[in-house]
Amino acid sequence: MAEPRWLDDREFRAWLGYRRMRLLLDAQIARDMQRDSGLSDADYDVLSALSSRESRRWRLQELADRMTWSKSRLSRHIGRMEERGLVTREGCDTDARGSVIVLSEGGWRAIQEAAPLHVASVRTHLIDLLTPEQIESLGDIAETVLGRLSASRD
Amino acid sequence: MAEPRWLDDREFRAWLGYRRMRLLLDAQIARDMQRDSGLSDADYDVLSALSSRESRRWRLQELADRMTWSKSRLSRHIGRMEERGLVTREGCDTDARGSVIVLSEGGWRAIQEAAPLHVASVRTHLIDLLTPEQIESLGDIAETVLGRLSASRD
DNA sequence: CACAAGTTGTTTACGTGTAAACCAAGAATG
DNA sequence: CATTCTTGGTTTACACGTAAACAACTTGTG
Repeated sequence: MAEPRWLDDREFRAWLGYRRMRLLLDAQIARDMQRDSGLSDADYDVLSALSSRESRRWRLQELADRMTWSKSRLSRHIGRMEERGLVTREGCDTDARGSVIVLSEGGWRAIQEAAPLHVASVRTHLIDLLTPEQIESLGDIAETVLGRLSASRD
Repeated sequence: MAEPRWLDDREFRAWLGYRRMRLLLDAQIARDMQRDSGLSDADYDVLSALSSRESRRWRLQELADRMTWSKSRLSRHIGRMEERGLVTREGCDTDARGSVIVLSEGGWRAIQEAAPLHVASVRTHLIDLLTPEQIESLGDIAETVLGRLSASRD
């Protein structure tokens, strides 16, 4: 096996920093949201996806695709959210197999209340710590990396 | 509840990009490592922590602290790695309660073989896509965020 | 129309993370 | 040195993600 190009100091610092940031930052923001609003990260993602559409309803598969979740994951998660009164399931008119996930009144209230607290948390732990240049740069980095990832689906 | 400062377009792009990058990039790199070396992300982290010390041995608690893992998580993970011959457990001389995790010969070989492939994967999906300025910037961002996180342990 | 093939959503089996209970052994205190 | 407190590690109960199997339904084809 040929000797690879190892990471130099700066590269290593960036990689390790990214890894550690991902570990701790996400945990902190999730903890904040659990404490402030009683929602998990996943709950929030589902609620905000649902509320992004005027009708507040999505076919399960569509929603799963949009979120890059497996159908099975979403199905089970919806089940749990249903028990907590955040969403409801309805049958689909045009396809008897289908099920439609609907944001309930309680779910709507939950995300309305959670959103400002969540934004505050994201600001506190990330956005407000960075310069405008760094924010721009982070956006660029993500765009580049994601562009390549979706291009080379091997 | 007062209206919060919502994220503007650039801030939102950075936050969303970060979230999505974390979701997809990490999954891709983990997939590569599983395929190339049969190791999970967690396996790799344990192996590289163990091999970072000349003696290739750590007390469980120390190792858990260093990795920011819970004792229970590490204990169970070590159990699985032990079955696969990557590490062994030994009693501790100075404290009869203690257990010492030792990198086995097989574990040493595994990480030796995995490391260059892992670096290549990190380069392909992240480092080699970025300019030197972006690499520097990513390191800075992580340092800032992590600094604040560990400062304000509330 | 009948039947094969594909799609939709749920369920099952399994791996693994967390929190809390637990046990054993060291440390501290009277 | 006996009793209590603390610490190191494991185990248990539970939550949740994934892949694969499954059942119900739709679609495409002769």
